[in-house]
Amino acid sequence: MTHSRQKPSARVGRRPSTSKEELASVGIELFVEFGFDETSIDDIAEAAGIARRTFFRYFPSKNELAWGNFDEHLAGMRASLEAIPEEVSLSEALTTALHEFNTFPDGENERHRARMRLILHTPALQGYSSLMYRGWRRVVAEFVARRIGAEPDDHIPRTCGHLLLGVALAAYESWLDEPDSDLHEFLAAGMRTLTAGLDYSDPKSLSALPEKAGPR
Amino acid sequence: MTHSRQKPSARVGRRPSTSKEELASVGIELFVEFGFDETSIDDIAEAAGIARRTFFRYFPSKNELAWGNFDEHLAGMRASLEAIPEEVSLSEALTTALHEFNTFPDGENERHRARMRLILHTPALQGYSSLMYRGWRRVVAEFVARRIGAEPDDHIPRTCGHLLLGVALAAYESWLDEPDSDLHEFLAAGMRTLTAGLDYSDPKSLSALPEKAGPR
DNA sequence: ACTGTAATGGCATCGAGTGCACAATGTCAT
DNA sequence: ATGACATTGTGCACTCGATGCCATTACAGT
Repeated sequence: MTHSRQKPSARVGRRPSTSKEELASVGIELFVEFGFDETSIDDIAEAAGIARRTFFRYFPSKNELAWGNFDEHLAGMRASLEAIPEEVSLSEALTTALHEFNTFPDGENERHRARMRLILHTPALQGYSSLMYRGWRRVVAEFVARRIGAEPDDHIPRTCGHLLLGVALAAYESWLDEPDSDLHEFLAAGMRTLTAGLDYSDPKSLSALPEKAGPR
Repeated sequence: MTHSRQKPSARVGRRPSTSKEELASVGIELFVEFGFDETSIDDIAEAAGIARRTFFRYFPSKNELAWGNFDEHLAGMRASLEAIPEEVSLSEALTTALHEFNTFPDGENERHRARMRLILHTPALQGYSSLMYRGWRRVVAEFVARRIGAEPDDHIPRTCGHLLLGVALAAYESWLDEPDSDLHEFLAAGMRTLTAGLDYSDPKSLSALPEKAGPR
């Protein structure tokens, strides 16, 4: 009894009949094909071969399906920000993190697009998304707070979180609007508009700048 | 038949037993006292003296109660923006409109605060709010588009909409956090952060400016 | 009183979500 | 293998938001 438990044997008890990833994959496929509202949880459960009740053991709500492992991805951005050296200016650091956060493996590009289109074009999901955005802004605010010696709840860090989120969301909207566009170009353009301080003499100079023409 | 109908007599048929405003007032009171989730539609209907089914003839959803006549208010901002002369710079114009939009009669201050606290602190309402924000951003984007000779769906106007919304939301959050604070000071501070382009050598210079130190 | 109209209100139904009890499936020690 | 224990799946009943359908009520003008 008091002996050392060498092997807690990570596998004890009945095995899960599916996984979050698998279930999310099935669900999103249905959403994309038939629409979010038109797809009931019964439909998803049936397609995944589980019972309706079991669905809720994997996801607390139908909404959460679309966001997948956002939390892990967000942790990645936190780490990414922490790794940026002090010498890099605030806006450069945020720009870099923004690009990194929105970089995905090549193969997932179309998949990512479909999921974002779903999220940003479905009212019910738009709503739910604001909860995700909150966490995202918090990460930005914490970084800015460390940089300028303030608290994450202070007004300037909080504002920076909102501003950066604004750049990201605007970029995603434009990206989804134009079929063959590049998300990162819109992100870069948005950051230029932001760092230019909203006011500029010749607006065209902003959008027509060659890539990576940000402040230096 | 073909005679002129001098008096279509605006009052034909049964009279409404209440009004949207009255119903919203009753509902918000309950939300504030007991919480949004804890207040069922039956509760609201009973308190307002109408049937559950009738509630949905006034508001399409429980969420919509909290936002009241946002659409009318938004129309006010559109008009406000259109009235700004061409000479005023873009950032000044937006700053002015932002302040005007968030100015309410003195008596309604506490009421406004309670409603915004409800909206911004209730997950279900946060979600629903994103639909309102969308319309708000659109108004900003349309104005910016006219100013710089672009379409409202173009990336720069769209980004400006998101950025200005970011300033507004951050200000509201800070305002609700600090009991005796002034919303307009946070709005002004946010606009300074935005027009400063996120990057500044001495961050304190931004938050420590005397009140109403915005561009004039 | 009669008629048309606009609003209320009851009823059935759907779908999301939750709490609870219990069954099914796995590991481990004996 | 057998029983103890852990973990996951599943059925059932229930709440609540929302919707469609239809009857009922209240009011104005003839």
